[in-house]
Amino acid sequence: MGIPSKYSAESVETKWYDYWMTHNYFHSTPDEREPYTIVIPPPNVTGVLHMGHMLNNTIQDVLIRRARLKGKNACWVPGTDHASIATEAKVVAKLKAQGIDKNDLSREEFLKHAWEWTEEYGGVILDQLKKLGCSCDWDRTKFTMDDDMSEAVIKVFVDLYNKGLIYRGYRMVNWDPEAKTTLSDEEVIHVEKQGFLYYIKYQVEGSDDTLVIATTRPETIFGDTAICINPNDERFVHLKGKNAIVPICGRVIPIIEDEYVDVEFGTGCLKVTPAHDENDKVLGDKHHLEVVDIFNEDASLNSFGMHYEGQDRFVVRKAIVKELKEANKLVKTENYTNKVGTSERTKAIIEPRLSDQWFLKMEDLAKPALDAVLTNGDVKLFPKKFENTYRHWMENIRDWNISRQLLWGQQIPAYYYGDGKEDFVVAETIDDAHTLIKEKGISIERDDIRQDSDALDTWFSSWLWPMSVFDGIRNPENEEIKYYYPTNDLVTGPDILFFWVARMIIAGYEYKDQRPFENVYLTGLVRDKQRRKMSKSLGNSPDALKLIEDYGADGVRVGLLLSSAAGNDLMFDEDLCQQGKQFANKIWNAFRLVKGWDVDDTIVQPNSSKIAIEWFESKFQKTIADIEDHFSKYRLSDALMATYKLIWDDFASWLLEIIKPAYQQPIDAKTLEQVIVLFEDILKILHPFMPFLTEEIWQYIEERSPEEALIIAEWPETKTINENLISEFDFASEVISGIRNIRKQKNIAFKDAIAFSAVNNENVSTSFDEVISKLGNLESFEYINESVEGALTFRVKSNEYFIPMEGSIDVEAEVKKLTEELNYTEGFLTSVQKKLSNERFVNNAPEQVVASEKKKEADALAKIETLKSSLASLQ
RNA sequence: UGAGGUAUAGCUCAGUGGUAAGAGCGUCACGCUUACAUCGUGAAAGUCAUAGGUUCGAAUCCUAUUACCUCAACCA
Repeated sequence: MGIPSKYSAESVETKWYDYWMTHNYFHSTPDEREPYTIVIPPPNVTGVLHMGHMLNNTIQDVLIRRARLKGKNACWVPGTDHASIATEAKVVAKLKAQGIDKNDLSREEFLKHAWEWTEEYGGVILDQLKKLGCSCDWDRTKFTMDDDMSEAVIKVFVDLYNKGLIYRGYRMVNWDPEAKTTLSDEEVIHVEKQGFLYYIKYQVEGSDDTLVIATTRPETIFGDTAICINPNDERFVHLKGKNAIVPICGRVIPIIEDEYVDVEFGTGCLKVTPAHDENDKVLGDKHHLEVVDIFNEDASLNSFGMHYEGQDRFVVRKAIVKELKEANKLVKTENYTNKVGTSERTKAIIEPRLSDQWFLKMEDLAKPALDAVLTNGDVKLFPKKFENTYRHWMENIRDWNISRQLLWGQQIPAYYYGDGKEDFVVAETIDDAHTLIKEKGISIERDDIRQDSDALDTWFSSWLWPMSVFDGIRNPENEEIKYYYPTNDLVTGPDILFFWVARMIIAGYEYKDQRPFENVYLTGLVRDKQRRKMSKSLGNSPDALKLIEDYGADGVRVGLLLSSAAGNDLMFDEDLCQQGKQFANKIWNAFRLVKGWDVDDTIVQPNSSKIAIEWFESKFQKTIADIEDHFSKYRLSDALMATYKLIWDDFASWLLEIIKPAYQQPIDAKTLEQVIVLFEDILKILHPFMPFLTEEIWQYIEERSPEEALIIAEWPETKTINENLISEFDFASEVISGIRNIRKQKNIAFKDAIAFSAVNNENVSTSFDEVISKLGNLESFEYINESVEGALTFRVKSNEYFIPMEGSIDVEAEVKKLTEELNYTEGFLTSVQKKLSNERFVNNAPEQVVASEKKKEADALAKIETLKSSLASLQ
């Protein structure tokens, strides 16, 4: 036969992806069918595919392909995110390597570089998704900085401002001195750092007394504007109302009292630095303290740092410790571990900093989004456990700092006409702004209007994603948004539940008064075998494309899905991809077998084939129902495993073995025809998981027109399930296992046919007798009424089976085996009877439970009787 | 520190108060019975984290403990 025995994925995958693209199967336009829509979580435009993406997008592709096969109008919108901080950081680094300093460039020049970068690398990750088989509607590819997308963002900003929800505030924010921008709380990662707690002596003004404070940040003493003690702390009564002198800079600061200070911690004296610590800021506001900001924007010291001006904060820390020590102001140093905020993107240590920022009021906006998930179930989270986390966040939501001191992103549409902080208007364009300013009675030239230099947080564009990709913000009544929105499923990681998912829900209710999606499938994090999170810095993430090369996209998809229950972290192990690859090979060879058969029209279909096919049809239907159930709960691993077992065990190991003609013999036409139909049905249900392999076999089975491609085939129709047939087969398969077991134990080669007889105490159906004969390689199979002496035996329930053997049977071994079985069954019986003799059980347990226990009792009794009679005949 | 989660076979995980606990992988034994050795057949493997409790009955519900995970906040 001309088909190779090993399935080779590489050429097949390219071929079919091209074919699908050529025939435009991925493209969707609104029509009369029911839509099924997913918007991709847009990966960073400059990113490369990592394991998280692979998992995520495989799941989405499975859902989309399944919907497509089920006759829905499936639309998967792909795209990328401009990822302001991440991208800007990369562009800055690249410029730096070329000897260009970002600060020497104008906004326009910098943006030109950023766009070049985007155009150069922007397509990479999308091309990688294609390799994975993702059936996105590539004609719809969006980028969060596309003109229309940006317009939507600006429109929303202006709208929210006009609704009074956006305001400007002087707040303590997380400052990233590396990127020179603010970060949202969510972008700050607290990392445990080994540091020191320095005990520093302050002189009390007008006396020889000193007080000692403990700090991890001695360099901030230049910003001290008070010392705080707990009013109840009896040790420091003598300090009340006095002033202290800050070492080195000699500034006189008040000693204030506040119960905020923990008597137990450190020395009980706290230095208050309102400009550089959130809690100190609160304290400072309460006690009307001066605010002294000692840092430049790159976290070097400014003129308040005196002789340290211009030096970096960590350099200063070392130097100042030395200086304090020399001045005998350093009492002691202790090792101290605390968690320090670092930037998710640049890893720089965050500096709390006071600055003017734009904020969005969240409390009222969050309300409908909270109800949608927790009250009326409009949006469902899978797994459900994330609802608690969601509630916690939404109920304690803080205003969202939406401004970033970056260039790459949508520029905030606030236009200034004067130097005052409030001298601005908010408008979609500078011309609108000009008009508004004039309406205020202020005359100014258009060119003298100055736009706010900050850009918007990236998430401020992606929170509109499910609407803006269909132009739903700019044109709320357009046909597409009406057809595709709300979308159906969203698949993403739990790490961006708040960054993104919650905010999309908020935006959805605010702008469409509708949920953005019905179901949110939260995948687990991909970890390595040592349970470490896969990350670039650890270098433990396998190369995605290399994996596809080694195992095929289908193999990798299977590998990822096999162990990824929703919400559980996924311990990634390449062996799983190997399993996927082996599965592909198994199916390939099943196909080779079927394809290799010659047909003989004159042969009548054997009964064994007829009944086996009927059985498989029922088994198939039952499995489909199971799969359906798994999908409804987003249990994709289980759905795939059910499919896997159906194909490997039921189809390949049982059905094909039953219908397989003898070596080099032809098969009857009817069986072949039926089995091909079944094979095709199997390909359909497997297609979402393994799109390439299935399309390849589908097209190999016969010549198909583009309209007949598997990707758009019809899902197998639902038929009634014959449960009887399934249980009869199960019984027969136990009999076959029994035969195999005996063959194994007694070293009887399969090719030697054996005689076989049965005492049918259970009165089981004989439908599968021919199947048993074939798979057991029986030369005869008869029913008898009494035990056969001198035969090997085994039992299924109370049925007894005999394989007469020439020569001696090891009676002792048989007796031992039977006794063991008897002991076990009697033990089992005792436990069942104990239950049944308990009146409280019989009275309280549901009827079915009692009935099933009674059945167990009867079965056990029957089996015991069989065993006893066998033993008797042996002795 | 707080909130949430998890603990079942060597590994990854199912398990809906009622089966003397299941799957896949791995392990071990045997086998090339010509679709597939990327395979087949068979087997072994469990104190359901620990201690209590509720119940006729608990892997499942409750309480406490321990360990780990995630998120949030951190006392300078």
